[in-house]
Amino acid sequence: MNLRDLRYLVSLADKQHFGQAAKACHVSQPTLSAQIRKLELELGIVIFERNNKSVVITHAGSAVIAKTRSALEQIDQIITIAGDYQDQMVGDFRLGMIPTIAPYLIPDFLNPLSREFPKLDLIVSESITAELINQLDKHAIDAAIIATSVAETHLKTIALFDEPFWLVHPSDHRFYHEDVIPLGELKKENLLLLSDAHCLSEQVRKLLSQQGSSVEHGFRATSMETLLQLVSNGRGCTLIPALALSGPYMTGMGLIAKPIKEEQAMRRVSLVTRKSYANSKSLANISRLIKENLPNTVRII
Amino acid sequence: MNLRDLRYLVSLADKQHFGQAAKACHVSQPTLSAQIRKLELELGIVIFERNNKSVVITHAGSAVIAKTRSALEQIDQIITIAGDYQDQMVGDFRLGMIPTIAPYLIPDFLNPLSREFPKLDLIVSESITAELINQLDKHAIDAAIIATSVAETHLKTIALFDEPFWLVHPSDHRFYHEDVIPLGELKKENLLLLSDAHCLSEQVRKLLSQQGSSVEHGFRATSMETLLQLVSNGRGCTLIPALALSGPYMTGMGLIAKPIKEEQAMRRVSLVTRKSYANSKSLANISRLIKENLPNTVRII
DNA sequence: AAAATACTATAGGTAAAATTGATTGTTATA
DNA sequence: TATAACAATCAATTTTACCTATAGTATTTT
Repeated sequence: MNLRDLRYLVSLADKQHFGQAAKACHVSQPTLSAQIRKLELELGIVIFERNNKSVVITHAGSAVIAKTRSALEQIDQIITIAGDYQDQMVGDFRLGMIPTIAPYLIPDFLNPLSREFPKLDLIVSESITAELINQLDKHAIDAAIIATSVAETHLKTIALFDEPFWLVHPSDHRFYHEDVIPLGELKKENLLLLSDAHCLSEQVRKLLSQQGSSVEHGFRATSMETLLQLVSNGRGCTLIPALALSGPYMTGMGLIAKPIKEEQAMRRVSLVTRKSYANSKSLANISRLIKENLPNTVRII
Repeated sequence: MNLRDLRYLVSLADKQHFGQAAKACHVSQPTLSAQIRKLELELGIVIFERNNKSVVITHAGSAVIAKTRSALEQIDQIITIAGDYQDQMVGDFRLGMIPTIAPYLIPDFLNPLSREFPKLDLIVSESITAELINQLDKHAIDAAIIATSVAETHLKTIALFDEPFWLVHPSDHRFYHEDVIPLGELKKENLLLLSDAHCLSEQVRKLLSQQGSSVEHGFRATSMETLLQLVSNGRGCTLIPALALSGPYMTGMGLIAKPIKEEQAMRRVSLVTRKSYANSKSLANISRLIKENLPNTVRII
């Protein structure tokens, strides 16, 4: 059976005239004639009782035609539904983010996004990198914003920006009169870190080991809020990514942030998706909007 | 769009594997691959996010697939419905009959018919010939049993039997001692007829005019019952078709029926349908069953 | 590192089917 | 008797679904 033939069938049922039905279907009369005959043969029933004066629907015919109409209605709805999804900036977009980025990045681009694409529902989840990769694999999220490069071959990376690290110290610290801190100076400091689950701690350790220094395995905070609280209490210094400078915990706690002298003291933040992820428009638009709404403390790529 | 492609779609949704889905559809994997791609292109959406490791249904995909399933269900029901009608001896068969045949023929074949074809519902209607032809044209009936030949080119005639006319006279009539009545003898008789609306009256008049005699335009009965009542009351004689001999009004009214000498004193009874009428089996079976259950007063063709 | 494996995608050729324009055959109308 | 209206038939063409073979890619095994 064939959808085309079924449309011929319904058209003929409506027009009760082969020529007119053929015209309505944009085919020649012989075509319609042949296809109707084929369909009748296939169904094993006569649908139209016809001669050169009239075309009348048989009993069997009217039953089959009624069902055909509802079937074609369903078919047309397939096209309608598909049409609803053709606009890629519609529906849910599930975006995962690492905890050291999520709270600082979201306020910047969430409003512009919903203003430009009001029908796109951004569903943000916050997890550590490994979990985000896992969720990508399971198709639980559509994309993730992370700060490490991924090894997975089935994932693709869209670089967003480079985010410099800043030193944070209490106001009564010896760095108080410095404008820029060289990494080497940090050797003598008690550097506080996030727990190892966060990529940030690994990034900072790597940075320092390049300078020949290392970080003692002391207390590890589980959130940036805790970390800054510790600094505020005079337990040491820490390095935070630039976006976190505008966070709520940096104000009113007597904390001072200083840029690092070295250029390479930064991490690359990227949008990661499956290579096979279909909705390329949403990726492009989301990464554009993120870039358009970043503070000038980061270097947009 | 194509039904075949939609079945590929559902199969792939079920198997989540091109090779297996292709096998289930009895096509090669490249075929399925190409048709899915074509379908996605046509619908303007990506239905499956796929790579060489996994096939995952997208959001748009699952919506489209759900609707596709219900559409295919409807399509399959078309075939089921058609199947229900494939047996031609099922459902309604609307048979029209003229009033001078209906009451005498129906009792003979109605029971054999419903015994042999219990699922065929015979719907009998009784009208004069012209009205039956009209109903055939309007597709209000499927066939008619009449006793005249039809001129309509779009109708076809299946001859059933020849029905001789019998003379009916009261018991105190001069014909009482005759076995067979020659038509010529009727000249001297007061011959009572049905109203002109019935073909029977025309047939009798024609028969007599061939003998050089005619029937006075006297009282015309509107039913055979009235006609026989008149004969019983000594108002004259009449000619009735053979089947009516077994009717209820011939007994207990002192009426005597005699065969006519002439061979041609009969009328041909036929089953008439539209040439384009589809259900040839029911026509064949009904005409067979009528013939099989006729009294031996008629000559089966 | 290299080879084997397990996938989907692509390419070229083929067979089947739909389509067309012209024609036939039939009935009704002028 | 000619004309018109209509569906069916025919032969030729175009379209398309299909196949086999192969490419391309990531993963697993050797």
